Amino acid sequence: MATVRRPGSYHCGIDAAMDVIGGKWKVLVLWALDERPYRFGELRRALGGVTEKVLAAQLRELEEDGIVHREVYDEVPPRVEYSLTARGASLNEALAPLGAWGRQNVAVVSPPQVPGP
Amino acid sequence: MATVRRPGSYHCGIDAAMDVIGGKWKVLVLWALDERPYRFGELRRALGGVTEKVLAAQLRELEEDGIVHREVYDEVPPRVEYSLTARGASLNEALAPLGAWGRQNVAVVSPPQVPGP
DNA sequence: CAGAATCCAAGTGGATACTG
DNA sequence: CAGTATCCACTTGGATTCTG
Repeated sequence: MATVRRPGSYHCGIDAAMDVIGGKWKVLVLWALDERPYRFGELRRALGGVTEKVLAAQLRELEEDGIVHREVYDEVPPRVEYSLTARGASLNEALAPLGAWGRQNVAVVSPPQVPGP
Repeated sequence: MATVRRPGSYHCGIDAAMDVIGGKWKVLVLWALDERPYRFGELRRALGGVTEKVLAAQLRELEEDGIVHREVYDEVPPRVEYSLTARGASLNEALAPLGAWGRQNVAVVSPPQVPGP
């Protein structure tokens, strides 16, 4: 859902952006990939509790929107790595203030770690 | 969906914030109220195409999350005004970079007007 | 390992009608 | 005017199973 997917159907930049990051796991994916590239299963474990189908779907959408890059290595066993594109990185930067707001205004519970977005 | 509603169920500030602005019309409401207070029907017309039920539900959630303030005037005919709280205003500020990102990276179509969030 | 396919559950949004 | 009350449709996400 986004960028080229629904051209001219937004009323302001925010709901356009919301369409890109609207999926339930997308911001978490963004957050993870902001650190380093991840393999599929690895990413799945990192998010904890996403089914393959859903994660694959969200990654496909993020790829279509030019947010993540999908690199397939022709090996056995198969290996696929996901990473942020430049646009994805810029999206993450734009998301930073919102992350800060959430941390200040909403109860977050994760274990003490790097203060992510 | 938010703040006090799901304490300790987020992994980072962003998905916490996403829970607050997750509704389909919420960011549009935020955007409108950022300009000035609105009455119910007025707001509904401004958004264009929201049903009363849905708008009422979203406003109620935003109110529970401390984003909007609901002021009831005891008059005939009844009058209710919605406005941003301080927290709502700060959320809007945190949303600004995302709005800028959306405008630069996604096709937005609205008529030339004040560059909103 | 990295998914595709299928089927299903739930949440979310919408249409319409009615009320204080 | 500002909602509430129902009922309904669709989208999203999830569980399970299967494959290159």
